[in-house]
Amino acid sequence: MAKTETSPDAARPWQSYHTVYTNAKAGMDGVDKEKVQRIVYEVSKGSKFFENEERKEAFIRQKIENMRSRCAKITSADSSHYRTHKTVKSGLSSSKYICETVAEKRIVELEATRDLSRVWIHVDMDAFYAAVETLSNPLLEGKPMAVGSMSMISTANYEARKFGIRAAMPGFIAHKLCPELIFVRPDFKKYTHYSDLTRKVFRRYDPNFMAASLDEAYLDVTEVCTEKGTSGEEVAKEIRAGVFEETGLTCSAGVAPNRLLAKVCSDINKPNGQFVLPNNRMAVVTFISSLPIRKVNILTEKPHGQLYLQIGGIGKVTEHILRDALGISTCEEILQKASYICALFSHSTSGLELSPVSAQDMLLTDTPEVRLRKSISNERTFSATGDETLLYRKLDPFEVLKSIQARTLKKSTNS
Amino acid sequence: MAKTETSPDAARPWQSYHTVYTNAKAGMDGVDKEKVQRIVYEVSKGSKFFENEERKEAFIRQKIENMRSRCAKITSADSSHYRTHKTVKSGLSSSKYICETVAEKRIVELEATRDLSRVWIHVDMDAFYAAVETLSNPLLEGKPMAVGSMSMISTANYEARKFGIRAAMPGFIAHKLCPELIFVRPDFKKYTHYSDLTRKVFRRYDPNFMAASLDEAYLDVTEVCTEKGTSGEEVAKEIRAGVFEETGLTCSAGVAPNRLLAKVCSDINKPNGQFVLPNNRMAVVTFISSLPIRKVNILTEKPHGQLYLQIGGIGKVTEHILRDALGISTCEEILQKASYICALFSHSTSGLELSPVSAQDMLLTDTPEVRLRKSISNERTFSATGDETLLYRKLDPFEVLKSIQARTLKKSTNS
DNA sequence: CTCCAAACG
DNA sequence: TACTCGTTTGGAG
DNA sequence: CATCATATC
DNA sequence: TACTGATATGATG
Ligand SMILES: Nc1ncnc2c1ncn2[C@H]1C[C@H](O)[C@@H](COP(=O)(O)OP(=O)(O)OP(=O)(O)O)O1
Ligand SMILES: Nc1ncnc2c1ncn2[C@H]1C[C@H](O)[C@@H](COP(=O)(O)OP(=O)(O)OP(=O)(O)O)O1
Ligand SMILES: [Mg+2]
Ligand SMILES: [Mg+2]
Ligand SMILES: [Mg+2]
Ligand SMILES: [Mg+2]
Repeated sequence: MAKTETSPDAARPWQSYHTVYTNAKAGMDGVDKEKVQRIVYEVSKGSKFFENEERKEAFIRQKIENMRSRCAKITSADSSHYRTHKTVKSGLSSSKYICETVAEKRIVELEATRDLSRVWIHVDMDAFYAAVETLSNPLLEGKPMAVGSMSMISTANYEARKFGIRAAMPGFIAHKLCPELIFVRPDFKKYTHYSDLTRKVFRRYDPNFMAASLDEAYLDVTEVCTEKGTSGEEVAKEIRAGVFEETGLTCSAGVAPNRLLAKVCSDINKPNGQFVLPNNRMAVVTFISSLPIRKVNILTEKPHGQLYLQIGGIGKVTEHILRDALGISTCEEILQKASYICALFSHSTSGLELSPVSAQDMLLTDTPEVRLRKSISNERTFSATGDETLLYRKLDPFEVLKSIQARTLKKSTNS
Repeated sequence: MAKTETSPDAARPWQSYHTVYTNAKAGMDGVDKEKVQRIVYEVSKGSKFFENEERKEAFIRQKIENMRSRCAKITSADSSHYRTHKTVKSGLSSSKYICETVAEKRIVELEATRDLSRVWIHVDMDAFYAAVETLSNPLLEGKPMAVGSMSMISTANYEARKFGIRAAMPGFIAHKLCPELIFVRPDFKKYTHYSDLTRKVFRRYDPNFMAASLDEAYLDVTEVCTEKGTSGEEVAKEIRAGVFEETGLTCSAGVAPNRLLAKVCSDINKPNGQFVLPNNRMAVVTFISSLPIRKVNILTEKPHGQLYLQIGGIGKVTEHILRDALGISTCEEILQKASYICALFSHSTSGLELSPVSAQDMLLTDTPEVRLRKSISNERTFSATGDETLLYRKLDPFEVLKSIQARTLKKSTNS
């Protein structure tokens, strides 16, 4: 008892065990996070998975430490520059000074060229797989339910989310959090069917809409607004009504002057809601300032595929690093400390895809240029094995080909 | 089969599993290191200990990566300085430039003040515990033998070392390496007894000799040499003969102008040998140049204890870091790249105890100032437990006191 | 080129 | 008892 | 101040 | 089946 007072960290070890699925999603605001984390920790502790997470975590902490020290060096070097940089002619500026000017200049430039003239809508279905399953089995309505198995769940309905249950959480942990939780096996045929129905609606408003997954799409409704003389808000309402009429499913929408912001907005009033970010500079800048960096993710274009790829966001690891190494949590801070980010993260000069640096650009411009994919792949997972001969058999090119063909075949017969 | 050609690293995983006890000691030159490492790996793989070692190793690799990148930065910043530093007045020099001048200056200064006038001898018993045990049981002679248990061995005789067996190696692994290996339980009473006998000999040559452990001591025989008109080499021979006469045990000796070098030298012709490093600058500088950094370790003085403490060396981890981050393996390189070391390792400015920076100083001067201990402690280990109440009972101050008293009592009754 | 980590839904 | 799968990008060796 | 990593024998 | 124990210092939070 006395011990718990003197060492609270050691007494509550679950506070430092973070996973993708302990992070809050829409519909998880009222959740007792501490309790969820404790149960997740207790169920996970000691497992292979857990050990591996700890190993990775240790690695990241080391990375953060080094960043902090490099950062401190930059800061201390800084003061001398303030005193002397007026007399500097060339070659003597440190990386920090160079980055500061470059970063400031780019921010000013980008903010100047920000395009506020377009109206983008991002539509995202609510608890998609779960909602579809509820349609086909109305008995599930109102009860906490997850799509997946005891090993892994793909999504959970909003009743389940009240317990802290969400996509990417192992089913047996979800079961611990809510013993009444109902499990439904996934059925992709249904999901593609309903996805197709939603897209029919989207096509009415933007024939060139960009589908980013089965359950979400980006629509440029600028022309629709001007032609019909309506607002983005009205169009969003229409679309959502149309989707509901076609499918019986609810969705949420975000309206904003670019895709990145529209995506963020669609999450704000989930489920069955929408949020409009006015297209004036003041509103946009204010909105971005308080935006948690974790919300940011980028749509990269992929003109020859059916789907557009959503990556380039700031996930669990990068959020952790930015927070603990630079004290950055919001997008305002990411812009303020632009010089540090520029100094510490490799901009790569060429490909600014998956880095906080690119996030800066995107926040400001949501660059509309078409970004062609740089690689293409097709892979299959097989269950883990220590049996070497079995392994080589699995890796045999012919076997690989067969399993890929098997999938293609399955898809074509399913649809 | 085809796989092993394309990925040799994955096929020989034992090559990357390093421990203190896979490192060579005296008497392990002809050992098939690859084979030993393979067996150690195979026996260890999958154990808790092994997993933990891998976790630590990952951490260190991250540290090295960051060092390399910081190092690269320093190097690139460097070129501009070469071009401009002539015109620099103040405040603009980067850390690398400052370190370079400081480091160079210090090396020159220290090398100038190097004291070559003294004659130090370091004496270290051969396979000490094992040799004592062989004295009391001559049947052991000539057979591979280790002092310790199936869990851990404290030392092994030179017959056993041919199999790769050494101190700090778990007994069950040693058994795998050499099934005929004989195990003898340690008996400290015997070791302190024989240690006392050796010290009686040491005292004849230097009444102020410094004992660094039961089996080794540093002697300043400068006066003895001048008074008797003999060389350090002769005195070392006398001492070794005296020790053998008193105890029946062999020892090895190193003769050099300072303690650090004498300690290195005593290891060179083990067992039952000695090595003399002449006290002229040329010989010393040449010797240091090719000296592997791992051999370096420092004697810190502790005037109020019975024993002097030997720490401050470059061990497994620091060796790894210096090698992989800076390409440093020998003491020559450590002096050449002094500026990098100065830039990357915290000199701490005040306490230059356990760092490569201090190693530099020591290589040059073996600073003779008395370094007072900064702390004192007395600890007891108890067996691991998950039982919390038992844990608190063990940690109870009164229990701790009792167990410490128990040890003191045991010591006094033993001697 | 290979292997691995990060990110997305 | 159980901790996904497929796709893409970039970094390190 | 507490914990951990490093090093020595 | 088994991977030490006593000591000191420095880094980190
Ligand atoms: N980590 C995941 N692994 C596998 N499938 C996933 C994962 N995350 C989401 N999915 C699937 C199931 C989801 O119903 C569908 C759409 O994802 P997403 O829009 O993020 O959540 P959702 O539609 O279930 O809930 P909501 O959008 O209301 O938060 O994609
Ligand atoms: N890692 C260890 N753990 C416990 N005791 C040790 C360890 N290393 C050494 N000892 C004990 C046993 C040794 O006989 C004694 C002296 O150590 P040391 O001089 O390094 O080796 P040694 O005397 O056995 O062989 P050498 O001939 O190499 O000197 O200290
Ligand atoms: Mg959704
Ligand atoms: Mg979605
Ligand atoms: Mg010895
Ligand atoms: Mg010794």
